[in-house]
Amino acid sequence: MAETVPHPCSNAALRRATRRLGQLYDDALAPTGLKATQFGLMGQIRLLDRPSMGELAAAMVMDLSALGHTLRPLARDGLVALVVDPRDRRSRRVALTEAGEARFRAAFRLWREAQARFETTFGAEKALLLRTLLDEIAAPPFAAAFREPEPDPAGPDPDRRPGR
Amino acid sequence: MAETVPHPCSNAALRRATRRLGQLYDDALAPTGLKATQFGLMGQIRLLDRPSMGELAAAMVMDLSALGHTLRPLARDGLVALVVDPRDRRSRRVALTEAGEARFRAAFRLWREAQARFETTFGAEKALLLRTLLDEIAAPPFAAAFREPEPDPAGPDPDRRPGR
DNA sequence: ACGAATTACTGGCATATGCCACTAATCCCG
DNA sequence: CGGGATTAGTGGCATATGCCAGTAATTCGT
Repeated sequence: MAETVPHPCSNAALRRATRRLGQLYDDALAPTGLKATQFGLMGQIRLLDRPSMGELAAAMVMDLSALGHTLRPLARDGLVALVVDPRDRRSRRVALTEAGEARFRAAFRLWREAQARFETTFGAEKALLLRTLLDEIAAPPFAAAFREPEPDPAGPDPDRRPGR
Repeated sequence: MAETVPHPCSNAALRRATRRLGQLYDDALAPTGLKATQFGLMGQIRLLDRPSMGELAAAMVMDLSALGHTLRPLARDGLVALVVDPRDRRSRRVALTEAGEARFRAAFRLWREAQARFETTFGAEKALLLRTLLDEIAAPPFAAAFREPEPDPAGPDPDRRPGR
């Protein structure tokens, strides 16, 4: 059987590892009825404390409309609430409901076990290193640098497309 | 504005970096009409030389049915062909069509630039290191070890769930 | 050779994610 | 203050991915 082979494409390698790890974390969280993606999203919501959708999307490095779609099942199930910000009625602030908090706490215990299993299986050092590398890729400066092949000494193009 | 912050969850960190990098590679390949995911899949098909869907799914670390779904747009557009294996008529072998080969070659040039940009922007050393770490996660032994918390000296459970 | 077990997919349903067009609210300038 | 520009989301459409329930083909044990 053809086995997984080193991949020359960083993007493909990243996606493949994501599929694998998603599988493992999904399995771990399955008893809670939350997907690993949903757990991660809820964690970010808590972390930011009632962020607007735009703020949340930026932190998740996710398209705003994609965020809206992803929130829908959680809102439908009463785990998150979207409330119009009275100071700017275009904006909706996102927060976990009480049910969402409870669900998150339950999932958190299982997540903690899975995360610990990851650290010991993969190695704490490598796990830390990996997260450092991933965070650097996700951070805005990396994308900016990627899109700006060379810091043109004649001055940067003022019509540069801004990061999402 | 809330910026991206280090993430305690390896899975969430991985997904977030995947979204970012996917965006960058998608932009790079956009002129070819291929998504980075499709390019990666086509590359794997070429690499394995007419694999069965099962072999391809294993190499991609992807669910078999997910692979089937993902192949559909490519098949619809005449870039890949699925042919029944005469030696086992349950099995379909996957291959690029001539149009698929041509499209792949065109995309390859743009991919190569993007990949080079990634290496210089991120650093060749770190890029290599990252791919090493990702490949280890994607490889079957890691998942097996993750699911087997401790090598029970009393002998492993013979009813263990096999890797996908 | 026959039927049970296994294998390789397919189809349906659900979530994850992105792009684009559109709407509503707000901001800013003359 | 009024209207154009900008901002924040929504909705529709398309791909990416996974689970589960079939279906068809093959294998295997007796």
